Amino acid sequence: MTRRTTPGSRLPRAAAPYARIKQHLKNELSRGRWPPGEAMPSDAELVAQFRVSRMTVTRALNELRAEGLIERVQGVGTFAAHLARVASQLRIRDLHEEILARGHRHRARVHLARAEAASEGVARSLGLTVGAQVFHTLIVHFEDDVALQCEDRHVNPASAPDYLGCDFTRITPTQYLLQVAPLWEARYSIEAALPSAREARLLGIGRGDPCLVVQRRTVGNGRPITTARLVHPGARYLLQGEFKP
Amino acid sequence: MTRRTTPGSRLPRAAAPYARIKQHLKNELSRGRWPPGEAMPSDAELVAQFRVSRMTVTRALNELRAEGLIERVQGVGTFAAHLARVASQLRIRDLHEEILARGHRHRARVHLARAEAASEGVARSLGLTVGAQVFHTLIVHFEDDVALQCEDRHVNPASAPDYLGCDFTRITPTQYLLQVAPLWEARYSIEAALPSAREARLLGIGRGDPCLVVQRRTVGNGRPITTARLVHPGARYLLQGEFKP
DNA sequence: CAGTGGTCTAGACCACATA
DNA sequence: ATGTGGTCTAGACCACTGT
Repeated sequence: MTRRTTPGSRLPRAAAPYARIKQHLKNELSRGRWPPGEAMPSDAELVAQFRVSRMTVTRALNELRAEGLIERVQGVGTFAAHLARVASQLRIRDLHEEILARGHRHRARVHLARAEAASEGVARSLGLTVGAQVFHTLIVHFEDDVALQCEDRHVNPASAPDYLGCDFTRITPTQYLLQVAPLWEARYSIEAALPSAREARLLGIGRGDPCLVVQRRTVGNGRPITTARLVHPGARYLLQGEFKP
Repeated sequence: MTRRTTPGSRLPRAAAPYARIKQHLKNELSRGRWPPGEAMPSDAELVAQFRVSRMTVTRALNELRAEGLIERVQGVGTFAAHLARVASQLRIRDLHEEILARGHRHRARVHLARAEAASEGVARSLGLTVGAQVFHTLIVHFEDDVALQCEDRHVNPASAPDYLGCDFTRITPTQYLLQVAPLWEARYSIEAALPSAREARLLGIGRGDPCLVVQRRTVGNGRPITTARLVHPGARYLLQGEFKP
């Protein structure tokens, strides 16, 4: 019931109790107290230590867990996470957004946009039968007239029946598909490879120039939506990201 | 006060109310109700609709926000997120863990481990003065005798004074540094490039073979810890990850 | 001002693990 | 039986935004 906030004073507002608990545990963890896997204070102990209700402790601990710093097991306790096993998170920005963020102009050139019969590989990754209809686009994306990405994409017609009706010089396939199917899961793989002859030609690079190749498969509501092969000239494109525990 | 859980029966336990609210909103979002930026139901409306207390609604909404699906603004309301602007999250696993997970053996060959005077570039990224002492290791990592990564690393002595005392055939630099400084932030960049002559030799590949090059800079407690250049043969290495909203 | 989200409390019942 | 975390309630006060 007690309220600890400063009264009429103009002091900087005190940090929220849940945030203080969280920061305290973060500090102790960063100092190496509680090696990975070791038991940390229980909810009850933190309630007593910080003179706070249990919901407040729970919130701090749940957020730490969401950040991967601790593990909680019902009936057992709270433990420091095995950080080496914590995967880093790399943030990948949409190419269109990235170009705009740099204050440049994004242009797209559509080299192909048609319905085709699904090959075996495409059918498998989109959950279709071989020979079924599939939409296929091949688009090169430019940043101020510099080719940055060659996007070879196949789309499941069941997920986006009007896909081919879009003007892809005005809206990117990614943007359109996000409208049609707002939520999805994606699986990525990223590798370095040499471009195919056609990709080299479309990107205006040599066949020996290394490229960053991103393969992405997207599933929404349990239904495969699209697969894409995104080829970027290595000398022009950089994936960037950060990891914050 | 009312408890809705099934009594003595052995029915599958009902989903937690906060989880039901969360799932309901997720479903509606995925169906395209509330286009990006549009106002969603307020806390009070959800309280009335689901007959739960406000804490329960708050939890569901806070988790959706943490997942990047909604935005909440104090004094204004709750809104559907602009998904196109939501960056994808790519999970990067530690190489050592990845090799073990595949059931293979990890071997490391140390080609260099010594203290050096910091060059200008190294000094800048580690926050040192040019010519100051810096630790430098060059290690090649193998998965069952196949070279997978060439790790060229510089370490700030202030963050890990005993770094050079490690046996890097038994513990990876990453593992050791995680022990010494358990929490950190990292900035990545990933690009495709050709290996240097030395890297090609150490990895046993040709100079024309494209490589995935990861640059990583790590900072802990506000102090730079280490920078690393990780070179992977493109034909042997694949970064994989997934994104789940 | 009314309406919104941000946070907290002092309980409570539950499922689960261990002994 | 005890102790752990998981979840929920019915309030409450606060800060902020817009009218």
